Amino acid sequence: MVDKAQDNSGEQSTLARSKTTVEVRTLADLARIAGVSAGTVSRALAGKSLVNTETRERIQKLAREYGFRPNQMASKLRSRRTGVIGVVIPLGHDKRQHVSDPFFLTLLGALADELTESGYDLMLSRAIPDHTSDWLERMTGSGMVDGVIVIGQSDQFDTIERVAANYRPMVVWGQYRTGQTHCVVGTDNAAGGRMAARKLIDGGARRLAFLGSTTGIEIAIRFEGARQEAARAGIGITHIPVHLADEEMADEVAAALGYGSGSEYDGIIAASDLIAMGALRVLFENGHQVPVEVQVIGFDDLPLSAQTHPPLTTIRQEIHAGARAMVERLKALIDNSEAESLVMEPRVVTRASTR
Amino acid sequence: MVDKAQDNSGEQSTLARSKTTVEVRTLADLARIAGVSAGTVSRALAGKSLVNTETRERIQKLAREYGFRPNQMASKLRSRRTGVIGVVIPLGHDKRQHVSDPFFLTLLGALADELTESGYDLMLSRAIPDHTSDWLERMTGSGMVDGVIVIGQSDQFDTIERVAANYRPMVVWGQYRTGQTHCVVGTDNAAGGRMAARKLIDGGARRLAFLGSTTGIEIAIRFEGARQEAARAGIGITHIPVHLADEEMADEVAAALGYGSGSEYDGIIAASDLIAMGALRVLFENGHQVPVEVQVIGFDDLPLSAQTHPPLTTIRQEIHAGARAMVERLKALIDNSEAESLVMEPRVVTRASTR
DNA sequence: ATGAAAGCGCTAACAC
DNA sequence: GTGTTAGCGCTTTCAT
Repeated sequence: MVDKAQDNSGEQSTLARSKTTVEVRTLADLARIAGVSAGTVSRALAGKSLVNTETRERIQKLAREYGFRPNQMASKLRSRRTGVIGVVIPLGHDKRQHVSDPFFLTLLGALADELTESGYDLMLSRAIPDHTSDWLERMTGSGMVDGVIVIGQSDQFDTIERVAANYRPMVVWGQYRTGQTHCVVGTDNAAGGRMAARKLIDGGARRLAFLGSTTGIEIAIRFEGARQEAARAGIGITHIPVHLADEEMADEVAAALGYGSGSEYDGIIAASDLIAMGALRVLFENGHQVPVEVQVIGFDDLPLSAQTHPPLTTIRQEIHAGARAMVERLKALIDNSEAESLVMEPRVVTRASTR
Repeated sequence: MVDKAQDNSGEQSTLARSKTTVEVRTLADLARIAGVSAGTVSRALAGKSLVNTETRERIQKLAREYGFRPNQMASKLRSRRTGVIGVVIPLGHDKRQHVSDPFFLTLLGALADELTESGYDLMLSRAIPDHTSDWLERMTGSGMVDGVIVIGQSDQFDTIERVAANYRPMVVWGQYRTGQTHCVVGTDNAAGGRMAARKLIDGGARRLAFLGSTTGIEIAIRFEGARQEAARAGIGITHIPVHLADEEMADEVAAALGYGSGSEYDGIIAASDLIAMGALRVLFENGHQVPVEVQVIGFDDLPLSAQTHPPLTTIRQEIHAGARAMVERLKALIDNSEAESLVMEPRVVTRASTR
């Protein structure tokens, strides 16, 4: 039921027979039907200037009728622009499918919106950096994308720098280091860490714990900021590396916090809101009052963080503004303009998990 | 600093000068350097069978040294397979950027994992169906993907059916309707709705509310299931359409639940865990005890739902199994095999928000 | 304003 | 085994 009335050309009115039975797969096919050349069809469909309005409309109508769409692969190959942005999430440490990290996912959603807005498609690649460390080049060197966005540096700072030396249209979400080559957009993690510690200390906390693995540079810097701020108040911070695997995290947090070994904290700085939520739950299950006995502060300010119990005080990262900034910079780089890195100021969002 | 030593060919040892100064952009370039033909390079790089092991390794080494990667656009055009799966999320109703819906995002993450595993790249497209309703064809007809996965039917069932009539490699997450053309993977939403109502009624609830907009077919069916089950117990359900926009949702829920107008419910069936979390929070803020005064049950069983306070009882959808099933079916369809729809049984996950 | 022709960079017959 | 030859379907000069 597909190949009816195939090879009898030029005879009957094209309008008379069912459009769906004729295979129109190429510009040439349509050109034949329209009685013009492939070049003209190309121009007409692209809405180009120098085509007679009448022919253009006729061709567009025909294309619609036959459900014809130009093959993008051919178009992209010829025109040397793909209209696609690669988004890659390196899963350096912590093999567990990081992709479900709500922060990354939220950022991804925002990026999808911004890119779509700018007429780009988004090609997602979850990369697992291994010894070859060509996870990034696979994207940048593929000829399939006009530019690349990397969500999170993980522990791959050096790889990213190396690639950036030869590949310009790339923007990375993460931590800025003075003198770096690649264009990065992110939060001032040191400041965020400091704010978090300050907030808890101001609320009266004296026995602080920092929850989160510092393998990734961003979190390492958050910890460092918190540590410094606490030191200025003559307070130490215990670093407790917990991982993000959703289900088990709570158990890990429970074990880490040492309930009921007696070694308790009165202030918990979580490396992310997700970890903070785990902590909140463990605290509750162990009968600890938040924020009366223990204060908890998160990092990110995910939409969900207002919904926790108690609502979570956290260090806000501007995800949507960040996504917009990244896309804007990437477009500049694609146009061969310059683009400066952007370090955004975090800000304390006070809710009910701190005093 | 880019065009040094460009046009002096064939003279010096290729090993003597810095590899990075020579532009090796095509198979032909590399072929020249290796002293073979482009065809051989192509075969060698593809690890094809009939190439001398020695030459193959030499060519691969050269490719690595010069950082050469074959242009995918050209490759895909010629070989007529793209290695890319399009994932599209229709935003039919509820324009607010649905992309941040945690359920979709979780499913997306799982799909990314499965597809990567199978060697496919993932092209993400957030589609806003408008009057033209060609949002799907833009993907299926583009020649850019080997197959398409649609996450959620939204209110676009008919459009999907129409496209499915002419485009085979497509799998959709959503609700199954007997006799439909397109291959769908999803949960038995009617059963899920019934289970939810039953659970609350068994716990003693008598004044039920269903929270969620029923514009999308899946949620409409959940509501219908709940309604029927409740009817069998001689109980009615008030339908309260709330939307998913993160921030405002809680307010909307608060208003909807009529606090403190006095018209209170003792059982709340949420169309999704996200809505349930909003309800939990509103309930808490209004001083209502969950589950003693009011029971709440969600739908989805997102990882986060174990972290709420109290931990959320919910109807579990098998997201990861679903993702795997979708990819498996899609691969079958790409291979021109058949693929049957899959309706998965939901299951009550009892935690602490119900009696 | 339109047609003809030359590729974009690669793969796959087909030769040898 | 490897070289040669034709394209994949489109865009874009260059003519006319």
